[in-house]
Parts: sequence; C-alpha cells; structure tokens
Amino acid sequence: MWINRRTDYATRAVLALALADGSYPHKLQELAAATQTPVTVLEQLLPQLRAAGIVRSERGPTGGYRLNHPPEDITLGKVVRLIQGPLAPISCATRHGPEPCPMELGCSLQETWAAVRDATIAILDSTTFADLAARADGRWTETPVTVTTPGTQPAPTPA
Amino acid sequence: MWINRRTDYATRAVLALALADGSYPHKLQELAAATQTPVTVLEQLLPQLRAAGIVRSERGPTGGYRLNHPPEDITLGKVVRLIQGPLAPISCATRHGPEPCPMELGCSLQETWAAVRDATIAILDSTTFADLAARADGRWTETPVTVTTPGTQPAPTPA
DNA sequence: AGGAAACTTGATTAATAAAGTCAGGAAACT
DNA sequence: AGTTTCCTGACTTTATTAATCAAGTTTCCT
Repeated sequence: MWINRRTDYATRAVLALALADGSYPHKLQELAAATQTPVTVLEQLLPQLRAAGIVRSERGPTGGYRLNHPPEDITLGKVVRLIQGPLAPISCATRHGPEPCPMELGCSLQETWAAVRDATIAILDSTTFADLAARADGRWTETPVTVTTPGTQPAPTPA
Repeated sequence: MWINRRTDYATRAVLALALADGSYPHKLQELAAATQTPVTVLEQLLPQLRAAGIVRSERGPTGGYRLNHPPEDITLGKVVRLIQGPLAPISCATRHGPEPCPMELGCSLQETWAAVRDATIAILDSTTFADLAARADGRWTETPVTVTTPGTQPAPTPA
C-alpha cells in the first residue's frame, strides 16, 4: 500500500496517452475523464511529467498533451520514481545515499530490504508503456481517450 | 520508503530476540537499547507481537520476552504483515478483496502491481529470522541483547 | 504482607504527509 | 478581442505516523 494516489493517477494518465492516437494532443479534461482523476490533480501532475520530458504540451484551443517519446521508451519505473521518489522500501536501503541503520554495527535486515528494492526495480524498470498498452488492448479499445466535447471536432477514430 | 518505523522497530526487536539466548526472557529495556528504539514504542509493539503468537512474555521481576517459536519458523513476512498490513503496493492489487480499479474496464497496470506484490511476498515469506540471525552473526556477536542493569543478576553469557 | 520490577492497556498529543481545492496568469488559436 | 487551453503556486483539509503519558496488573523477593 505504498503507491500513493498521485502516482496511480500519473501512471494511468501516461497509459491513457499511450493508448490514444499520438498524432494530435489530448486535453486535460479528456485524460481526467478517461482515468477517473480530478482535473485539478492532473493539473499539477502533468506539468511535472512535462518537466521530466515524459510528456509534451501545446497551449491554446487546439492544445493538450501527448507523449514526448514512443511508449516503448517510457518505463513505468521512471514515472513512479518521478512522482513517488526512491523505490526502496526503507530509507536505509536506497541505492543512492542510504541513511545508516541505527542498529549497532548495521543489521542484516538491510540486505533483505535491498532485495525487495531490487526486485521492485527490476519489474518497474523493465515494464514500458508499450507493454502496458499492449496488455490493455482488447480490454480498453472501446472507450479510448476520445471524449467529444460539444463544439470540438471529434478526434479521428483509428481505422 | 513504505516500511514504516514501527515495522522497522518490530522486525529489529524480533531479530534481537532471535540472536539472543532463548533460554531466559529479555527485558523490554534491553531490547530497546539493542535495537535503538524508544521504550514507549516497544511497549505497544511487543504486546502486538505477543497477541500474534510470535513472542511470549513473562511478568514480574524476572520477566521479559522471548520468541514463542524457533526462529526458522518465523518469517519476516509475518511480522511485516502484522504491523504494516497487506504487502500489495496499491489497494487494487491485494490478494484478498482488492478494491476495483476505477479506470474503465480495469487497467493493465494492475498486473504489474500484482507482480511487484508477488515478488515482495516471495522474498519476505521465504526469509526467516534464522536466516537473518545467521547473516548477522559475526557482525553482531559482540553486543548481544545482554544489558546488565545494576542490581539485576547479569544474564548468563553463553559459553 | 509488602514493595519493587516488570509487563499491559488505553488515551492523548504533536508532527508530518497526503489529497484535493482555488485563484489568478500566460500562451495560442479563431 | 475573446475564448480555450495549459501553467503556477499557495492554500485547506484530512489522515497517518510517531511518540508520550498515566494508570493498571502480575510476579517475585525479602
């Protein structure tokens, strides 16, 4: 129970973009609807994804967001680290600058925490959003990100 | 960074008991000193371990705590679950009664969270406190749980 | 008995983090 | 111009974590 809500939202948003047609930008509102996220939360999450180079944005009436790289180049680990921080289960077991274990002479639990960390990293860094999109396909093709707002020309449904 | 302080304390305390001589009980104060934990916190953690059958207690001047089973029968996973709760990284990926994913038709991220959960469980449930004690030995033999309080007969130093 | 040492229990408080809201600003298209 | 969209930062509320405190009960020893 350590993945917080923002991380959950952010990964869902990126997945939604990976599933969507990348040839045009998608509005915040559409992403919010597709991922069941409060718009105001995505409003602060997406700039963060943008600053990290994961997503690209365009302003104005035709604006919105799209992925900045092909989905196979974006790992789940990257997004999780960005929003959530280090993947170690405990602060004495981070890869970079771990806090020393307070137990005298350091304790053997640390090795096990490190093993959990490595297993987590192995999974998250080897899973790309292309993988996730492929897995989701067939389950989600019916309702892609396309939310037709009145007045907006409906996005071209992929063949 | 999801293992909270109490879980850290509790696992350290059990490890301290696993490293100590099990033929007599060890006082809360000694455990607190050996694990660098506030006594008042162990005061609420150890009853919890006791209720779960992990530890046994005796009252009175000669009282204290000791393991209720041989260390090879106590897994790290058991203690972590007890203090911390389910090991799943997110509530939609618990083994028992997961909350439904709010994304339409359920999202493919869930499978990855479940994979992280399973990897974590595999490590934590296969690591016993006998393993941890063996690993710690040589690093920790110098300062075992034995803390001689004035007036108390010093615990028999093994060999 | 009586007292001291230990565990037991439940309430309480303070600090921190998470989650969500809000208001005003800046760019771009029509 | 004016509308639509993204952008930014401060703010509020709530939940969780962490630690403390004050009585209580059991057991041993003199």
